Amino acid sequence: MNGKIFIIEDEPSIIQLVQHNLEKNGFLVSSSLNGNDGLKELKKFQPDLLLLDWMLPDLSGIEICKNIRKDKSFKNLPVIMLTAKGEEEDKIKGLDSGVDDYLTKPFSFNELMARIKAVLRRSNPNTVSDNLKFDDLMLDRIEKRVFRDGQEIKLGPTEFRLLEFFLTNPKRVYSRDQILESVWPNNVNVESRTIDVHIRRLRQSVNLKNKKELIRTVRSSGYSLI
Amino acid sequence: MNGKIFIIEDEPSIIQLVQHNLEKNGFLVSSSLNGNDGLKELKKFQPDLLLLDWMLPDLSGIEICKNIRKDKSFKNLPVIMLTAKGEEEDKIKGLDSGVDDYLTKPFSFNELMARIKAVLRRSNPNTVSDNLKFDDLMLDRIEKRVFRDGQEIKLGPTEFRLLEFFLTNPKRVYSRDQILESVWPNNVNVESRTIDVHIRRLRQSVNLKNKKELIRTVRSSGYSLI
DNA sequence: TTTAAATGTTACAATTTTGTTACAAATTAA
DNA sequence: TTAATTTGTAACAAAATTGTAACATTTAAA
Repeated sequence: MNGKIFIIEDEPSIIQLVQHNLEKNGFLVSSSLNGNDGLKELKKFQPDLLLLDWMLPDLSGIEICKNIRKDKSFKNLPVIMLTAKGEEEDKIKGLDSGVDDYLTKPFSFNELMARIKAVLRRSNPNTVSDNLKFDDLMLDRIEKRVFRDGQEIKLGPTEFRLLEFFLTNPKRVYSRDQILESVWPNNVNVESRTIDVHIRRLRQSVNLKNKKELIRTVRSSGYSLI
Repeated sequence: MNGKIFIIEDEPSIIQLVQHNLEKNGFLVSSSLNGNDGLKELKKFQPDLLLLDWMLPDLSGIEICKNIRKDKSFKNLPVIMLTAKGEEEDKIKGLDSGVDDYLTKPFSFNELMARIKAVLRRSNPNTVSDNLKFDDLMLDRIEKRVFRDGQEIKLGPTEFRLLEFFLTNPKRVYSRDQILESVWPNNVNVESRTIDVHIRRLRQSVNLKNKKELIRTVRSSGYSLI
């Protein structure tokens, strides 16, 4: 994942959180705490995407957005608006002024990440790569393919989701309940032992001959990658 | 509400006030009156959050913060900075050094409480490292792994829970009854002598050759780390 | 020193947990 | 439709963990 993201937001704690997490995901991030500074910095930074707060001490997010759209060099800059307001009419106003997407505070980082990816994919397909990697394993979420050491591995749907889930937090141990909640569709009741069987199937597929075990069993706790 | 909070602040009256109120709210609180002491104490106390004064007699809050971020074990320790200065440029400086949130003196306790909750809520789900440390021992609750002096130690489930329990209050002596209540599932009846056997097993695993004893027997009282 | 209490150590059977396989039902593709 | 794939569960095997008894050793007090 790569790309440059600029944030205009007057709440330091939100900047802190978002910036840190975006950087962890491989983005280059810069920010301003108010609109006027933001507009200036924006030109220097030349981001691929702008996160814009609705309410700012000086200019409103809407005004900034209109300003940006006037500038030819930012004509296609994708903008995601952050707002505490949840009113429908406000949303429409925002969209009219050229906002690409919306996010209502408080939001989870996962939510934000999903929007960012979606918007970037639309505007600049190359900046987003939806690959999860761990050790010599690579999972391509877009093409739904998995490779180990360059060699493709064929997985069934459940095995794929299972591996995808583990890869979002490799090394972390998940209980069978957690796995069930995250990997199986909601309100589906399956025995927790079922997971063991799927783990076994995943292992069989992933542990190509002469490759070391990738899935760790943690007795009385669950499983993790290792 | 629970969690450990450390305060570095040179004004005794503020410590007094904040500490008292935080404890009333169920936090475990410790504090230092200057930066150098604070940095030392911090390692022992292993807090979930740090309240940090901007102006200190020796080090500045910023310097402390930078110091903390260098230390891997504190990489994700949330920091709330207390400051009398309200200038915007100072705030930005603070954010660069990795502060999570700000509070300008004078502040109400409710305000502080709100910020603490917000920061903890944000940091706890993922970012806060759930590692327990004591001496050269490290227990990773997320990955369910234990290391001594960098070398991994394999523990059975009960041994793991036992060590985890001791690590939440190392040095403190626990009676066999207390250990039973906290480490064994509820309504399970086991002989108190059983603990001796598990202690023995834990000792065997933890005391790698040429390493000093970590578990102390306190005759007629119980056990503790040491 | 002797004695009694507390703790350390060991071995082992019972229990719990996980691995593995097979198979029928359900789903999807051809 | 048929054929192929995928899925959940039961049944059994294998492995790890657990609690306790029995005996050894240490400690503290008399």
